[in-house]
Amino acid sequence: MNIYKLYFNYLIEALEKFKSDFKYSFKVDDILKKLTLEPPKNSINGDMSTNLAMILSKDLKLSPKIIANHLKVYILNFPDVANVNVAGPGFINITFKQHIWTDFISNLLQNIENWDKLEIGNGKNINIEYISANPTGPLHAGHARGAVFGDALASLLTEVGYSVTREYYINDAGNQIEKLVDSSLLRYNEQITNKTIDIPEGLYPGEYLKEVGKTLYEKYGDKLQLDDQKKVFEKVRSVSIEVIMEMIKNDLLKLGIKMDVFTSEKKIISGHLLNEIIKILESKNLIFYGVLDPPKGADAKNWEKREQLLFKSSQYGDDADRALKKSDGTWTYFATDMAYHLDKMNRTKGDLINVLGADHIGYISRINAAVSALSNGSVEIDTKVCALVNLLEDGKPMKMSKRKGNFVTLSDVVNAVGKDVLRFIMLTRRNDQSLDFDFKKVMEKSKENPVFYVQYAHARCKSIFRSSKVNEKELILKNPKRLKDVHEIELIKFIALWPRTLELAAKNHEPHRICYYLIELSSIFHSLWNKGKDNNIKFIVEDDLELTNARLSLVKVVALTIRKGLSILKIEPIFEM
RNA sequence: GCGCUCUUAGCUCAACUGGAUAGAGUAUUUGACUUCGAAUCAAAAGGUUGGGGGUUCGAGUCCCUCAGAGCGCACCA
Repeated sequence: MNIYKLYFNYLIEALEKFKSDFKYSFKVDDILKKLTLEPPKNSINGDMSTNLAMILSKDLKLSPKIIANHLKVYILNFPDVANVNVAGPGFINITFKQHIWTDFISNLLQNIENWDKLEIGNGKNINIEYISANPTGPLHAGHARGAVFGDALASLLTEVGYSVTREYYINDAGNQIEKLVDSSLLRYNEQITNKTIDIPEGLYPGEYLKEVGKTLYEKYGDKLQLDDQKKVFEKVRSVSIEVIMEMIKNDLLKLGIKMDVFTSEKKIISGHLLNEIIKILESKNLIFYGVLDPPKGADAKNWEKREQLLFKSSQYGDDADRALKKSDGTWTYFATDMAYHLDKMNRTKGDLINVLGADHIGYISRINAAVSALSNGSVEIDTKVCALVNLLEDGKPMKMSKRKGNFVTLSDVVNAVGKDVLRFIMLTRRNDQSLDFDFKKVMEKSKENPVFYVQYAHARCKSIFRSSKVNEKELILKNPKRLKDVHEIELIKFIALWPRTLELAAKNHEPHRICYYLIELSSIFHSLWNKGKDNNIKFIVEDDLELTNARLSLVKVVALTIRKGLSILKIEPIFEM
């Protein structure tokens, strides 16, 4: 039962009645687009507030206050409304009779499984591509953010009724793979000769490739390089990728992540989809041979004038047209990526989400252009950019050298702080804001560490049940009206905001909202707990079983909501600290 | 040089996508343990939302402009 949704519907009914009573001609749908019903920032303004009068003002050519006073009459007739007043520039503020909140808790407890169920997705397919790290080595710490963000978003969208595909694009083609093969071969030769080989500049020096060398040796003995060059390359390539992807999958598993689909770039290139996109683009007259402008500024030195096959992405808001073929006649990365997006669209038959690192920001508009062009604008693509993570050790930046290969790996971080802490912290910032990850702080057991703070609130809930010797699961609320204290009502009102939070998070693809909600819920709960000291609103009142029962029910709802929020983020609740 | 993104309290960040007096944490000052766990809570103080202009009933949010930071800039991936 979602109180906000319920009263939003009442509001729509009232609007239609108002329209017909006064014979107005405004379009209800246009008004609905702008209509809000939300808790006012300041609780002095009541329980809910709507902007209805203000958005009608233009169509009706009347001042918002006059309209509000007319609407007030309708709203006063809504069930359980105690008071309606018009305030500020024309807000209509509604205050409910108190029993609406206690009834709400009572209903919630009778419908624990479904009270916050939202059907936003309605089973619609959505494909979310995230991580997609190059298969040239295990994941490093920097990958954690995109990985957790994408995974939490996938989980969130599943929760609200989408059919979600979690997808990883393997960049197993191109120059970097050649370097990888060269590096792997050196490690293979190490196996044969039993001598350490210096990895030259430009190749991958990481120790992890020793495992690739070993696997090659186990598979082919010392005869591998007797074959012709092409075949050797292919064998080494496939073993390298296989071994490294296995490492990556294990890293992800440690973070609680399991992808549904892995798509290979190489397969895209060798498939028919590239021809397909050319056909589509040709039929729309979006493709031509032309010469691009040289890049302005210092980099223009190496530029040479050349006619290329181009996609008119500038017609779709990109700032330049983009090359589809390289000078050697092979496809550009972008062309392949276009084909890959067509592949995703064909499989998904729904919308797409890409999660990228901040270093790919400049790439977004051309992919958007590609998707619009290929789908005739019928497929929505949302690209979420994850900003940088600064790894700190007690406030000081950690030193990493990519060249030497001694970066902090993702699995190092998970081993140090645990998957749940890492997941939560990665979501305590909006995705587009940079984030400080301080190894010392995230392990701290204090309010400064939000994971701990939320977990502590949950543990406290459980501690109350332990002390009261009441079984949380079997608890049945007897008399909700015993919840009277303003602080209890405040907590209930905040619980009522949970479905709204879920909805906002899901619609805007912003899982961080769940974290912030849980932190605030914990704060309200900790506060209520401490009220037990001076205001005599302890949860357990020994000579009043009915009151204890009511308060324990409230505690149960808090614990349930925290667990629900954490489960969406795929974090385990802690029962005892 | 061009483009994209960002700039909110001393510091780290929110702000229901255009709503009312911009909120938390931290640091500072002060107070609360005979308790169902003080790993917590309460209170004070802290702001021209980077500067300037515009759009409108109303702007941190949209548009323009300037400044600063990050990332990217034919053919790489």
